[in-house]
Amino acid sequence: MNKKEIHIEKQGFPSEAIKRLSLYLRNLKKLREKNIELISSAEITQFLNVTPCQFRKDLSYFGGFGKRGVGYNVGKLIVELDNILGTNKEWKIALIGVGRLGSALLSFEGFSEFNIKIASAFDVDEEKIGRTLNGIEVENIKDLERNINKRKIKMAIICTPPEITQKLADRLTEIGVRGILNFAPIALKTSRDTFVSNVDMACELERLIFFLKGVEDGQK
Amino acid sequence: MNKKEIHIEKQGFPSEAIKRLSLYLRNLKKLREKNIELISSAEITQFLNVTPCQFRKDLSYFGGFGKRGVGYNVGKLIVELDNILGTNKEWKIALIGVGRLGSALLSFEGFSEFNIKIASAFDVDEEKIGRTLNGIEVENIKDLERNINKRKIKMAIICTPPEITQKLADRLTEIGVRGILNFAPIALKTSRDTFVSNVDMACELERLIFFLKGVEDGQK
DNA sequence: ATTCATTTGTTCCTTTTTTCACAAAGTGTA
DNA sequence: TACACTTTGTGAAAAAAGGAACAAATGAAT
Repeated sequence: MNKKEIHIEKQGFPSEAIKRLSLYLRNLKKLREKNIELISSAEITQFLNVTPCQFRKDLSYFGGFGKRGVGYNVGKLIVELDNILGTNKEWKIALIGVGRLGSALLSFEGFSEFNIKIASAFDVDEEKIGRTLNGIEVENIKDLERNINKRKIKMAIICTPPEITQKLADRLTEIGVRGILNFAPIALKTSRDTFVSNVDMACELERLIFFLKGVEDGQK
Repeated sequence: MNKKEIHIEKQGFPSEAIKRLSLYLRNLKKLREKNIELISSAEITQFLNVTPCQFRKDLSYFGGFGKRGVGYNVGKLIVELDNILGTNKEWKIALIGVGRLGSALLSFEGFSEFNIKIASAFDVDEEKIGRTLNGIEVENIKDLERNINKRKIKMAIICTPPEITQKLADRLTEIGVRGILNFAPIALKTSRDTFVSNVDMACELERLIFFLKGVEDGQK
């Protein structure tokens, strides 16, 4: 999940800042549930591994949403961040590959929280095609183009075996899908205006091992 | 999955470099399967969204493994990277939370490829405790400390609801777990010598939406 | 043996990201 | 109104990461 996989001309702000905005938004919504109306940068970052300074700076890339000497109005900031991130309207997404991970994602209730709706699911496996999971019918991957076009879907989650992932990404971009969340352990090549975000558990685990190893070596 | 979540004094190399090494290693192993013995930085990076230069630089942080005018010996480089990353020996890992995602991970065959073995699985749910998934018996989370200590496990994957994640992380670090892969959408606080890697699908998806939104706004 | 073509490893430079520090702006009190 | 106290927003400095360019090393060809 990385910087360079996202092809963008010029941003004017760190690519990581967007992830942090997402983090802030989630925490602000928790605060709202607790009926907290006002929060300072120091308070909200207390539990977020982010400095108050970075919080303010991240926001400042998009505008000044706080009040000096006072802090931030929770409800107002949520509206602003929803606007910035685009999570104020529903996004339809297609899921490609209904294997173990794919099924888990299909059954995942949490997407609705941030306004994402899995609108289609596809697989090659005859066994799976036609079955309904969490209200979504698994469709034949042959119908990928037709159904995604029909439903005007612009985002996809790919969790297929790595061998077929690139081909699928090509098919998806061909028909106008512009955002792909890729779980396959492969570096996708896409056109410049398509955004790929890789969730690569293997890399994460190996990084963890690397640091663990460092600790153990240090102890020896 | 991020820089600041990993607390390290001074590294001398970009934190992202480790993830890339992991990527290189995976691709080198594919090349070895195809009986390719020699590869240049230009060739290997061709399909990786990495410049040849960055490849060489990433390696150079740890040593000079190539031969000028020639390239890199695939087999030899695999050994070196396995050594650097620590994937040359088996790592036992505990899985906490056998919900949808947890089950998917338990059934995931791919861990063995990079020498990770899920050695324990825990849950609170009486229904799940005692059941065996992919050869692993789900244990009562009350026995977390005892069993992890007994098996000398140093790494854990947490995929529980966010509310209980911090408490679990505290318990884990308390008994010497030093690496945590966290799937819960929460920013974990841990002591300085524990490495946390967050896989946060929500953040990734929201970032995707943000960029998609940018494209659509541009089209209007 | 010499020349030419390759490809690495590394220094130096550029860009990006983070951190610092403080002026500006707001609140409350007397 | 004046003053003390907060907290934001931001320009400037520092740090980190990335990229370019090239010398050094290697192999092949003549």
